[in-house]
Amino acid sequence: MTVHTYSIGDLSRDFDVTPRTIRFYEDRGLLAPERRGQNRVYSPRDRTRLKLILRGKRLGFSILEIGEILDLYDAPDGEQSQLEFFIAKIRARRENLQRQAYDLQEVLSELDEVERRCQQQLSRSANGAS
Amino acid sequence: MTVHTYSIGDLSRDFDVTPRTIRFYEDRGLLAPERRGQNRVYSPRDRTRLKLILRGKRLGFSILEIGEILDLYDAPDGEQSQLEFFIAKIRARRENLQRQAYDLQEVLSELDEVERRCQQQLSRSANGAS
DNA sequence: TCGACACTTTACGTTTACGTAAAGGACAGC
DNA sequence: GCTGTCCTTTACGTAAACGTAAAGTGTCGA
Repeated sequence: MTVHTYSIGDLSRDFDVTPRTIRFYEDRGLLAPERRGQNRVYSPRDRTRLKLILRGKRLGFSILEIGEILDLYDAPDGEQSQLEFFIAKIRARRENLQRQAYDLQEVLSELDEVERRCQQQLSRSANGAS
Repeated sequence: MTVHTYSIGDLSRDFDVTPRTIRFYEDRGLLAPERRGQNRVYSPRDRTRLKLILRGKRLGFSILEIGEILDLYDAPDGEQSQLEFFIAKIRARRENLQRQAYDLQEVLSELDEVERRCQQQLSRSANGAS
């Protein structure tokens, strides 16, 4: 029952990033694969974390921010005060994301309108042109 | 009927960025204010462009990409082929943004779940603790 | 045993997006 | 006339996120 593991090359291919990038994330504390000899061995959990990291990147977060978000996924079994602080952090992050979602919808609808204007101009020139 | 204008300091305060940042955007061709003497004078349109630039930044786009997006807003009165190319660019950009919106919802719902787990743990410790 | 290939570390290089310091012009109030 | 505030340009500095080159280890197949 060998649990599924991945080499750095596997993940590199799977997610279309360079090994250098993956090692860089490790250097920044976002990943901590085991070692077999001197080679890195990635677990399914490591793989998931990498997926989350890349998602964070697509959303425009810095490595530091992504680290904070990843910390949010590992809910602590801690004390009450710690939990409350943790929840506050989640809420702050959510407000952040919701503003981003709002910005996104703005841009999307504005692009819609621009495209509509282009389409109109196209159909006008298709009709009225010589 | 002096149309509303703004100094670099005005915009700096309004949007909470440094004058240096605003000049940098100009250097990259994203803004082109007029000059009164050697001082920059920003029109309402310039102000709007700056707002769009900062929105693009919040969405994680690079200055170059933001420039492309801004170009999209100024629909050309051009030829048919140019218009079609333009529409294709808009669509590509929209696909990009839609993936980003999807990523965002993923993260948001996952954060929801993490918070729910925290809340449960809080209420358990509030009831069952000594 | 010899490539070939995947992996490793170390370390300097690069691009982006500004920060920051230096040095100065223009005007307002005291 | 001096101080202060706001603006200007030029130019070097910097943090983030890797790229890339150098030099070496480990293992597999022919």
